[in-house]
Amino acid sequence: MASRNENLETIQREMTAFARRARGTAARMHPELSLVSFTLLAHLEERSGCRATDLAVHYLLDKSTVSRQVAALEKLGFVERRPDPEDHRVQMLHTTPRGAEALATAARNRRRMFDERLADWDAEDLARFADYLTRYNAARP
Amino acid sequence: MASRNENLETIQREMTAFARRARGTAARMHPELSLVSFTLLAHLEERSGCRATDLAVHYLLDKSTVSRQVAALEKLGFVERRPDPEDHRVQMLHTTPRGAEALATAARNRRRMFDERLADWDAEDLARFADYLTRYNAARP
DNA sequence: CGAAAGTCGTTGCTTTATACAACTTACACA
DNA sequence: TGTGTAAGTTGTATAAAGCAACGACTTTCG
Repeated sequence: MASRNENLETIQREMTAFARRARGTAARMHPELSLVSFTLLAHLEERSGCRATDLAVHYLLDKSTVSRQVAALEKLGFVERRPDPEDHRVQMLHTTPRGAEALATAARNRRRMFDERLADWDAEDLARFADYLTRYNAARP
Repeated sequence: MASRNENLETIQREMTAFARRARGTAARMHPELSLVSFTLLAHLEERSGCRATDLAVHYLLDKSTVSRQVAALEKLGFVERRPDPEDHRVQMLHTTPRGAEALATAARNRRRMFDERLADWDAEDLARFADYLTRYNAARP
């Protein structure tokens, strides 16, 4: 069995390799939605809409970045803006039916890729891997 | 215990979250070396030098991208080019002492971050996580 | 041998993602 | 009611990345 040191090295190396490939993988899975725009759109879907500022805070992005991403998603017809009657500075962002469809397609492709990649994993390994990843990400920033 | 489906969803979600944050994390750990330039420099160190084309093939990058990354690393004094006497089209790339030092510092910061983040993991969980990641990444493309 | 074809690396151009700063509009509170 | 804060947009800058075209060199084959 490998030493703690070796395991730490392995984890580091494999996480780095994964991170390096991630954007490319996303682009292959769903050329229409980058990793970030997929994430933002998915967030809107989950929350049934939210403000641009919320997206920026949640994903540690500058509000200008979000503004342009949202503008692009709107141009594609994937997002619509609804003025907030309470506060006229705010726009609630919502997925459109087309956006929801694009998101569903992307999620399907993503899911298929993960399914295939993990097809021969047994239930216990899968459960543990899921827990480890969650635990890893949940650690203080 | 979660269903296979739930575990697949979790893995997908957590991997995505990790990928999204990776570049930023790298930038915080070693502002001098991006995720990619760190990787390229580390590759040169491991292999005791190689050609630009090898880097491009190995990391699925365009040769122009590698060319510019290497130029930047050279400008920083982290890499040197040695003409190949066998083939005058080729330059063997090597880390310089300064490059090796910058790499060592970056690797130390990286390692410290992983150490801290995984400090309270016991040996068995660490070993399993390392295996799972390796297995995940090793899957066909 | 000598010409055609392939390889290595650079450079020009383009696209995309991102940040920071300045600005506009709107709100809030004291 | 005026000053300060919040939401979003836009201008500018930087960096990463790809594709295409090129120059220098090597290999292959007629």
